[in-house]
Amino acid sequence: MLITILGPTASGKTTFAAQLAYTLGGEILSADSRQIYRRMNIGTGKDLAEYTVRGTPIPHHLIDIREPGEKYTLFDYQRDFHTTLRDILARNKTPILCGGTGLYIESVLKGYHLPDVPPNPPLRATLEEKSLDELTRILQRYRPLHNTTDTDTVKRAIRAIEIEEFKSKQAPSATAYPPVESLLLGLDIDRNLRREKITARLHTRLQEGMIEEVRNILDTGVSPEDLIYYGLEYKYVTLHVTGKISSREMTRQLETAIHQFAKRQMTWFRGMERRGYTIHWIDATLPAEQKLQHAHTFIEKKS
RNA sequence: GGUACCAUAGCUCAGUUGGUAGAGCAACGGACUGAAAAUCCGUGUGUCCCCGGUUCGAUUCCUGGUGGUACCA
Repeated sequence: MLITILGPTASGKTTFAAQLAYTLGGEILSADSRQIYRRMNIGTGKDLAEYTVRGTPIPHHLIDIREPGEKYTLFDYQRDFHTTLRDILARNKTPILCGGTGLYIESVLKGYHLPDVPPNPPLRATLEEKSLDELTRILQRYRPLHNTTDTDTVKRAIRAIEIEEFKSKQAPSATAYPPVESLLLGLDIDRNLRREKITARLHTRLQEGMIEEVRNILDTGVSPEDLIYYGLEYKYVTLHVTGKISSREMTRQLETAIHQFAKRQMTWFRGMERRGYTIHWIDATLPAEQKLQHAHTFIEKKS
């Protein structure tokens, strides 16, 4: 059975997941939309040393699988997740899904149906100039609106039209992933403590060379716009490195943005509970052994 | 020490020709089916610095204080 470990940023998910994997002989599947990228290490908190527990390396997957700037979609994630899950199960190991990207987690647990639709540049070109209102009207010609974010932005609306256009011409691909059963463990961290940890961690990251990391990525030709799109560290450090904001502003705004991100993550997890998922919350401040003990209790109860 | 200006939400400030007030940011809540660390939506009671005066009524006008800023000594 799949075990899922979730929680907001700075709740200690990775360490906990690695330790749990060690005790269970498990392997980790990351559910982090930014650790997908190579060389984005400090800013994403990708600490690969955490995947060695008492000298034993813990296998981890879906990390460092794309170059910065490359597009990676939810569809890609679902496919990669299932490929990896199959492998782990074939090896008779326990799969542990761990990450803070709620959409990724829920898409695989629920089995979102996403047909494989490639980009359609000519279509995009014809839609590019249109306003969001016009695009919304075009989209409504295909189907009633049911994805609320489809009409949030022009880019998103164009993608939605592209998908509908594709589906209207060819049969949707056969790849439909089934829902995946999982025990959900959440790391529960008090809001004030979470804020303190985020602030302290930000300063550590800056000292550890986060700015250098961003500079290096820019130097390899990744556009500032793409890096800014990745948000948080990559957004604000890029803005600073390209002279848009001072170092002081960078730190201030970035800190706020990370706090807001953690809040949004919690909103997602609460939403999952409302949608019927049971999350077993474990106090993040407990000593490692106690957290593991709780986890094992939940696992035994479930199986 | 003198003069001028300022004192309103956690912060920066607007405003009330006298009828007890509102923006941005923050904070909080929510949404989320193809770049999700993204994107979007919602929520504004606060001794209007303090004491007194004028007034039916003062955060608004006046006296005095306190604190801040600038200039002059």
